[in-house]
Amino acid sequence: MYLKAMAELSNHEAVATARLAEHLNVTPVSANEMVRRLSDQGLMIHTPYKGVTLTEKGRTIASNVIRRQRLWECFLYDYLKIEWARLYEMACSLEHATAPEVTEALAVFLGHPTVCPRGNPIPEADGSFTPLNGTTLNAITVGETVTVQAINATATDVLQYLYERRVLPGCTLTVIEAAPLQGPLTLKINEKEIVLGLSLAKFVITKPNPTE
Amino acid sequence: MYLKAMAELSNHEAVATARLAEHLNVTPVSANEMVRRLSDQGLMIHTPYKGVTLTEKGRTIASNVIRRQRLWECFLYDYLKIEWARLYEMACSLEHATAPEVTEALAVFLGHPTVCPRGNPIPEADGSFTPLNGTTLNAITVGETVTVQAINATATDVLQYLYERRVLPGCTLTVIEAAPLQGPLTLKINEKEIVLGLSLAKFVITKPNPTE
DNA sequence: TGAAATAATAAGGTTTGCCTTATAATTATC
DNA sequence: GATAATTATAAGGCAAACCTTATTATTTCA
Ligand SMILES: [Mn+2]
Ligand SMILES: [Mn+2]
Ligand SMILES: [Mn+2]
Ligand SMILES: [Mn+2]
Repeated sequence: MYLKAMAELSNHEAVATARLAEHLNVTPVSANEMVRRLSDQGLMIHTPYKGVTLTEKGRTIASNVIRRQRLWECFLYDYLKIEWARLYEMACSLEHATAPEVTEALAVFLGHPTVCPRGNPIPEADGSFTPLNGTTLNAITVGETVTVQAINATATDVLQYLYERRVLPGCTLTVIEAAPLQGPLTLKINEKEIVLGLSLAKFVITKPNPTE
Repeated sequence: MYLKAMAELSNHEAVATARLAEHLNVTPVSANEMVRRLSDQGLMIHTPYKGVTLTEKGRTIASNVIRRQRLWECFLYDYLKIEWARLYEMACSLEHATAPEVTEALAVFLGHPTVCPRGNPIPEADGSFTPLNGTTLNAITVGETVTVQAINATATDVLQYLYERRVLPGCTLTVIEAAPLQGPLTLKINEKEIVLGLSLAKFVITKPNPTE
């Protein structure tokens, strides 16, 4: 879980232990303890006051965890019709209980999908994968129209909130207004206007609208 | 796990804590401790020196665990082509991580199967199920020909051993000889003769051969 | 540059599910 | 009916992954 959290949080730069604690719903002290244990195992490197980075070994394991996680998300969504917002949490439980044989057989069964239902890439069996190159929605200029590439959130309530507003991978939206003082964005999706706080907008990865 | 073990071991009579310990690969003392905890929770009843029984509540939970377990076995076998002997262990891990929504969606996806690949019945969502009515192979008279209804084993090595000798649900076999002093059985399966120890034969549930 | 905020450590605790070793109670067997 | 085997309980421990409450170190910023 820590390794996965690391991979989920980091875009190659170091992750603050406080962010890890937050993401994993654990106290900062607990996160620190765990970081120490994983560092001792050679899976991450902790530079005090700077943050945590994965080692090669750690990154490989993390990739495999994410692979399992996202393959399950695909299965749960495409075959079991589990509701979109709960895919992450359910796949997250299954992931821990998945043997390598099952992971690979699942990949074959699913036809080697390359993205999960949240739009995030699925690492290859060898751990390699192309990270998303999109821009987070909070960084989009007012007036621009973009397509949602992925939702980077994992918390069910966040996913549920975005789902209800139809902010989903593949949808096209226009940034109508950005309130001052880091205020919320007003977006147009499917001819409807919605308001989205900046912290939520950070979870939305966008790419330039292909029709433009 | 204890509840499932109970359900797997008991044919309605009490189960000795020593059997539980054995089945779960745990010391008798640990099994006793756990039995106490589960009794405190009202899931089982322990009559010292007599054995353990499930309460209604315990039986319902156990049925659900078994349902999840066997549905996963079906999925792993039919769709992921996992090897027969490892189905139990892999489904056993997944089972712990399976939410009720996933269980039911899986049942729908699989078309509500009634038996698992080992031939054991899959309980309904309400916990009800018809236990097997067959005779264990060790109790079959020499000369009789029977059909294997189910394999009641859970340990991978036992399942592997039976698989290699093609003692599988649906197969037909004849008891050629029973060695004296609780010695092994000689069986004829697919025109081949094999020898099977009595303790292994206990795992094989048979029914009268339909062609006779 | 000196507080205030943030991050790290230290110390001690809890829970769960195991373990060993020892003793006591019951049941089975000769 | 005595002895042996089985079963149960008592007592003390361990490891993992959490927790709280302090204390200390570093960084940030007014
Ligand atoms: Mn997980
Ligand atoms: Mn299990
Ligand atoms: Mn400590
Ligand atoms: Mn104790």
